Amino acid sequence: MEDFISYILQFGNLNQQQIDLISKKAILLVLKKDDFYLEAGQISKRFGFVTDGILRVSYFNNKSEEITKYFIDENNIVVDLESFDNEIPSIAYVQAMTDCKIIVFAKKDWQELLDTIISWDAIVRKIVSKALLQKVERISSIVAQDATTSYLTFLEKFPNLANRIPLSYLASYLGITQSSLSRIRKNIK
Amino acid sequence: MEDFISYILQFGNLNQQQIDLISKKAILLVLKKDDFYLEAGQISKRFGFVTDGILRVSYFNNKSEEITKYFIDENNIVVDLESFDNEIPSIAYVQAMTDCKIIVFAKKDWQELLDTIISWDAIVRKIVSKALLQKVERISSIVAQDATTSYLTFLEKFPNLANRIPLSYLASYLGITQSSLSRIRKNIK
DNA sequence: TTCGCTTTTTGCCAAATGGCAAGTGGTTTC
DNA sequence: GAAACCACTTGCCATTTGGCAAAAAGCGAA
Repeated sequence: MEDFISYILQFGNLNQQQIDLISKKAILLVLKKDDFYLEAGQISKRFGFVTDGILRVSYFNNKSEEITKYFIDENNIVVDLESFDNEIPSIAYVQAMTDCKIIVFAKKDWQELLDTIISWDAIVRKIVSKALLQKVERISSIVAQDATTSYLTFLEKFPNLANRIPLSYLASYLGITQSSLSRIRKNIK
Repeated sequence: MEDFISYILQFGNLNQQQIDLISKKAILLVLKKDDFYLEAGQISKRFGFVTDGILRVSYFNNKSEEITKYFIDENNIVVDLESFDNEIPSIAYVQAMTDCKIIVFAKKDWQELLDTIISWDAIVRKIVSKALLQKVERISSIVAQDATTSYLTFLEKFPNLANRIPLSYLASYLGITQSSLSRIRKNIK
């Protein structure tokens, strides 16, 4: 929880009373590896902040192939904003790749924070835009680089993860097939 | 300007006085095809909203190749948030692909709107997250699809643009070489 | 340990893409 | 109009990736 508070204080000032209110609304959610945080069809009703672990966001394309859209790591938010803001069903699955600890706020509590804490909107705006900018950067770099380089970049960002998750998750994230990724791995060794 | 006002009213309510203030701060910027809205090294000091035209965001990678990161079309924001928020030099170039009309707010005016209009933070948060989510979606689909499909998708989103901009801009956006894109074009005919 | 299941690797070949350079076509400039 | 320039296309060939299926490896249950 301290990590979370110090994280948000980077984006704006809060007095102790406000921090207490935030802490009071925060719920610690523990997920085990492979648990789902959100499934397609559900409405994303929680705003989450990952303090430990890595999650994966995926969807099924029109060929019924599962595509990994991105990974979410520590000190990042986990929420389907489209679903959360507009209260429409999510298209995405969000699944824990490792055991995770997530600080979550129920939507009504989140709304209360927005209504009560004058600077909360500004803080959230910065947190959200930082998180989304990071996603744009990471996905853009996959488009711009060859698959081998993207794989190496992934290894840097998520050391130890590559060998603990199904190859297919990673391959679709990189935009290649599982067998191609297997060959890339072989060539790197 | 009416387009811009009705756009922002989708994201929150504003009274007439607030709308007048926003209108007063707004400046209409006209760019000709190929003009730069922002160049690398500059600090992004304006928050822009495209009412007409299409722009392109690019950067140079470590091989000094120019990479098109994404295109910005009408009813979307144009601002390097990283640079604007943190007042650091931008890495990106933003260039008009067609003649453009952009409603811009100087940073100090923008800050005044944030300080004066209570709901402005919330509105901006929604506009920004919508814009960034769209970028994530578009770039993700390039990773997930083959180049031909991505090119066809681009043609749908930006009809008439593909033949009016240098092929190299589009090729790097799609993550392929110029000659590959040329061949893809040939095969489609 | 063995069986059964899942995941990963590999072989084979086809298709897509890259790298390079030459050719083509159009436009500008003088 | 000729020359120079620029963007795009094409040819040639190497490399990468895909599609498919079989083999190998990993793993848990009995």
